[in-house]
Amino acid sequence: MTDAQVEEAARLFSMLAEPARLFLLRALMTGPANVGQLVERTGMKQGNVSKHLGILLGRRFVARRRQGTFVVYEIADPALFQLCELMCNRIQSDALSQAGRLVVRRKNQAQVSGNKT
Amino acid sequence: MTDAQVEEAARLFSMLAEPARLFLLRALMTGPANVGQLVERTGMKQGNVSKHLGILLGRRFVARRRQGTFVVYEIADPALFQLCELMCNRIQSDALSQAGRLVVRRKNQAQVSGNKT
DNA sequence: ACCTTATATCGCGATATAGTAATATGCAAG
DNA sequence: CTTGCATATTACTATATCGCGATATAAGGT
Repeated sequence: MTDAQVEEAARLFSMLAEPARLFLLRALMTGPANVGQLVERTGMKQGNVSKHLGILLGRRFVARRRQGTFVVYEIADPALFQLCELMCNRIQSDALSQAGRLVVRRKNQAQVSGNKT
Repeated sequence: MTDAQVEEAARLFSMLAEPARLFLLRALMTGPANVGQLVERTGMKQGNVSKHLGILLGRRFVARRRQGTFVVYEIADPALFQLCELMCNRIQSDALSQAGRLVVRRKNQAQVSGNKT
């Protein structure tokens, strides 16, 4: 793993570091869609949608094809599903352990200070 | 997958979207290390190393423990290995297909224009 | 050719975050 | 307790990029 490759990895991760792009990708998870549909589904402005799709396209995370007057985008990199799944799992388990910690804290408080809420 | 969770995912990805932090994580892949060692290995300034370690710590990507006057960090989230592996694979295959494309381009040029460098 | 719809791009103000130098804090030895 | 080393934090400048409004390009129909 060279330094240059690490920097490239950072650039790839930064593609996913933006809520707007993740919303678009989420909207594409169920299948291809054109720009207008993505504008609808995400509530983002059209210019914004186009811009972010262009960024994703530049890194080949999505692919593009024309269909008459529409332009249809779709997910082009299967790794995206795995990446998102990993992060989602992490968020889930974070939420769980956070919940657990809260419970523990309550128990401790109960036993130490007699639950004086 | 709620919108809030998507935003959280973006925040997590943004932790990995920074070369400096990936360099630190790479240096930690082989095992725990203290700040001074990480400064040596990465060539980054001490303040910067501390700052980024603090950020990674905040998201529980790394863990910290004191050892006398030193502070030892280590990777705390196994998902990191999988995430990095996925991105590395992608970079590899990108490099390969890019190389392939260059070869094809040369062939085409050779056959079309008689290889005029 | 012109108009309409769909998509892409441009310029801008606002915001976020990196890196640096300087300084503060924590801990152990004498 | 003070000194010295290891680490953390702060204040600051510089850079990147987001979202927006406006505008440009592309394609089809009349």
